[in-house]
Amino acid sequence: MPRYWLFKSEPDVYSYDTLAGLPEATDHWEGVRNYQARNLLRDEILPGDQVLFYHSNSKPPHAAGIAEVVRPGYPDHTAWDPKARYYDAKSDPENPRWYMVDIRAVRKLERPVSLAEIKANPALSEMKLVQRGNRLSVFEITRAEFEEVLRMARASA
DNA sequence: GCCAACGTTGGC
DNA sequence: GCCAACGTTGGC
Repeated sequence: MPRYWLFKSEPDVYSYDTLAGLPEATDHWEGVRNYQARNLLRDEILPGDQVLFYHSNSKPPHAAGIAEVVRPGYPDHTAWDPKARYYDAKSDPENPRWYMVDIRAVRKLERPVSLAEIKANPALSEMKLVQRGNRLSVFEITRAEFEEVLRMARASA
């Protein structure tokens, strides 16, 4: 059974279309520098798992598309590149601190589903996305929540 | 631009 | 090990 995850990205930095436009629509999910999210990337998120691709810091913030995990956790080598945005001098290649997975764009939602709509939907009241103070960029959602957002995308706003 | 939430850092 | 200061996230 696949599990379901939400990945956040700022579309100005990296959007769903960025991923979808790459060869094989596949890329590594680099730059996560939070231990809770790291643990998920390293240990829990597996090939075949489904990803809801969410655009944060956009107007309005919204779910944009679906992706699939195609490679399980492996060391995030950008942590060792002094020129990289997310360089971490304390991450040792002998004992990697940060991890990433590879994901592939599956399809764009029929329309963006905004955070406001998600908040207004009682079926999604337990979703981590809408819980207070959640700042994680990677977290699990339920299959029902995933399917509900897809259903909303098929319905008119 | 503001600010609440929260993770990390570092002095003690 | 505590906790104040600080930096970041991200909605509004």
